[in-house]
Amino acid sequence: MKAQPKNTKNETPDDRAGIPRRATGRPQMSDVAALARVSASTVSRALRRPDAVSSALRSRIDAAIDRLGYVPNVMAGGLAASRTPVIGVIVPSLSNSFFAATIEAMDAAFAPEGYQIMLGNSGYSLEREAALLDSFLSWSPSAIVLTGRHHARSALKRLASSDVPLVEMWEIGDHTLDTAVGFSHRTVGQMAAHHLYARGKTCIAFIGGALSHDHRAKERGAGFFDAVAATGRHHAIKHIIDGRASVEVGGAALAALLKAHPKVDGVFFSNDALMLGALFECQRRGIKVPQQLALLGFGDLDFTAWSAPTLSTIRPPRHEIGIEVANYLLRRFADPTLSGTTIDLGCQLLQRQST
Amino acid sequence: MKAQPKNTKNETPDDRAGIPRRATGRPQMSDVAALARVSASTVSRALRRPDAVSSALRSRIDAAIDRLGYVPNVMAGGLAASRTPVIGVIVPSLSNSFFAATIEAMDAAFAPEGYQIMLGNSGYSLEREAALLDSFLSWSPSAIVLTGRHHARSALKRLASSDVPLVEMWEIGDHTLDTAVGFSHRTVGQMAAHHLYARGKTCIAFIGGALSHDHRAKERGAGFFDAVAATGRHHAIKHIIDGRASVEVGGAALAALLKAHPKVDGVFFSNDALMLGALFECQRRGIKVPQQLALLGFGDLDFTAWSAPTLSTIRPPRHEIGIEVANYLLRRFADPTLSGTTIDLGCQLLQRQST
DNA sequence: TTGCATTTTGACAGCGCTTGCAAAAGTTTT
DNA sequence: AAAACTTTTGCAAGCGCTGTCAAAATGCAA
Repeated sequence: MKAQPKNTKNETPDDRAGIPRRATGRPQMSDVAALARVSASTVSRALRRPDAVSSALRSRIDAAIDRLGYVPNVMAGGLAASRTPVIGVIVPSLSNSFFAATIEAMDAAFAPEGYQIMLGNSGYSLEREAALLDSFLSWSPSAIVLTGRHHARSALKRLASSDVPLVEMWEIGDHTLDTAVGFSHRTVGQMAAHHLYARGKTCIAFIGGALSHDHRAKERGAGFFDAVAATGRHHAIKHIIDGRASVEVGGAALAALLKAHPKVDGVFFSNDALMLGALFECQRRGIKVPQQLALLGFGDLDFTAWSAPTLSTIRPPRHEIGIEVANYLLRRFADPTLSGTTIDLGCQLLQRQST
Repeated sequence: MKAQPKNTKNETPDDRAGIPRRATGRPQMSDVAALARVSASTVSRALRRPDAVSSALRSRIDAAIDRLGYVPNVMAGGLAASRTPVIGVIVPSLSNSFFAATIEAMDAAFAPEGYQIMLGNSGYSLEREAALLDSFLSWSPSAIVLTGRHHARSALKRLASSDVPLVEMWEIGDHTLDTAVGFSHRTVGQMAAHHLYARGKTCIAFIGGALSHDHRAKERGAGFFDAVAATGRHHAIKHIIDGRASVEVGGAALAALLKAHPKVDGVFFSNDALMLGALFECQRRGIKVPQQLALLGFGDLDFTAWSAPTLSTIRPPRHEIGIEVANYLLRRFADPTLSGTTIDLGCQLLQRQST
């Protein structure tokens, strides 16, 4: 295929008004250069660093680009510059709307600057994350964004030997690889326990799902028990389920919890979906929320503010994380000397009717 | 930067056991070739079309690749072959879990074949879709996947002049550009009306959100009224809201609908989130579902099967679409003579307690 | 007006891989 | 054993752009 030799200086007589026709169908930089009567390097320069070109030429070039509908070939540019306008982003799950929101926000911030997000779905597996990372690095991305602060050793090694800016998001802690944008899940758990106590509950529990994979949910649980232990006079019940943290599982988990510990009067869920399942279970059983049982979740999913009763939850900065990551990276691209930092965006407890 | 000239034949004396060290940190094809004592073209061939290389060399090459941890440079390959292992996918929204599920499934099917999904978020805007398409085409993708069958004229033009395989998903109809994988939203609406009548409801309504942007939701509404009209003896109430189809809006919309039409006894929602909001509103008002009011949604979102009462809904093949798109494209990459088709995956009505 | 500093522009050598073509090697057939 | 194929391999020419370097143009002071 494409054996037909491409003539860079397309001389076909019937070019309509200087618009060349080429096998690929797309005009290229040399066409723009010819039309603007400048060299290709000047066109490239006008595109990369507009103020390194005199305004006269710049406008001629812009006109030519416009006229031809020229769009730079990303491959060629990337190969030559050994850097592409790609941001490799790896999240544990796409259908989890937390990350969807972050990605949407990040994309919205990057798109106008010409950066493309390349998404990877690790499915909460560190091995898969490492594999994705490997394949992403072969794109010479401008940056890599990972979720969380736990990664496979092989991933760490690869990262170290490449000098691509790296951001870990959704979780902060010590020993950050480069830059982290997120919040402390441990603190979230502590907030939860304090809140339940403050609302007069005394026998509180934590219901969490898929904690073996979801390190962050586990941390929220740990924070919860930290805070309980810190009171010195209370203890709390831990109820862990294997299944994914879904509405279905939430209802079943609450049923099981109440069976084992009928006196529980407040529950913190690792996730709002679980809480919703539990709310439905309460409705079925006629349990009064929050009088008999207080419900507190994490995520601030859409429904929490509009259910009956409305559900208290802790809102993670899901959009803010995306925006902050993008802005940080944009700053760093502009000034490569910028060093890594940790940005704590915190969380907000939204008290509603369920507590 | 990178002024330092790269020596293709890295002769540094302290290469540890033939593993060259290079500024980029990544071994390249020539290194593999040297280690396997073959030419670069043979390595490339072994990678692209393994059976065009003798098995002896192939295993030597594989060993070398393994040894060096070689990962091909996607840019260089893409530039040379004017084709990259990228599938450009444009969806109207990421946080809409319908598309998230499709993308997840599609990615799972593509990833093992080495194809990378490049995601674009059009935000339900045709202009934005066209712009994304433009930028995607500059990546020389292996295929483009668009959502729906309505596109900007400029997009259509671009598409026509490029010969990239194209799939439209989530909606089928006539005048498909190339290939379509999805189902008929009109049929969904008809199913909904028939079902409500079959359950003995007589005064039914449709509540839809953001119909001006979401052409598919609009079609579902249209199908609903088609079916109502076809009965000849009934009519239905249409209640459209501007806001996005959220839980919040669902409750408010139901309230407004009941105020204007107290006799409504069955509602079809353009979307499950709206239905959930309405369910909560019913709970607040003590409306008995389904006795006084039947609720039917679209989407089969997680919560519908576990709420109290459980919610009837129409399940779109959200995973199946992703899988089918990927499989179709994979077949087509293998056999480029394959022509476009339309694949109707249908929808399934899940009757639960709310109807 | 000339000379020098500064700003603009163009030539050119790659970036790392793919692929058409031809040479080399291996197989069969006379 | 040579001829006639078939299969494997290497050579070399790009793919379309970027970035370095030097030449050309311009500005300004003397």
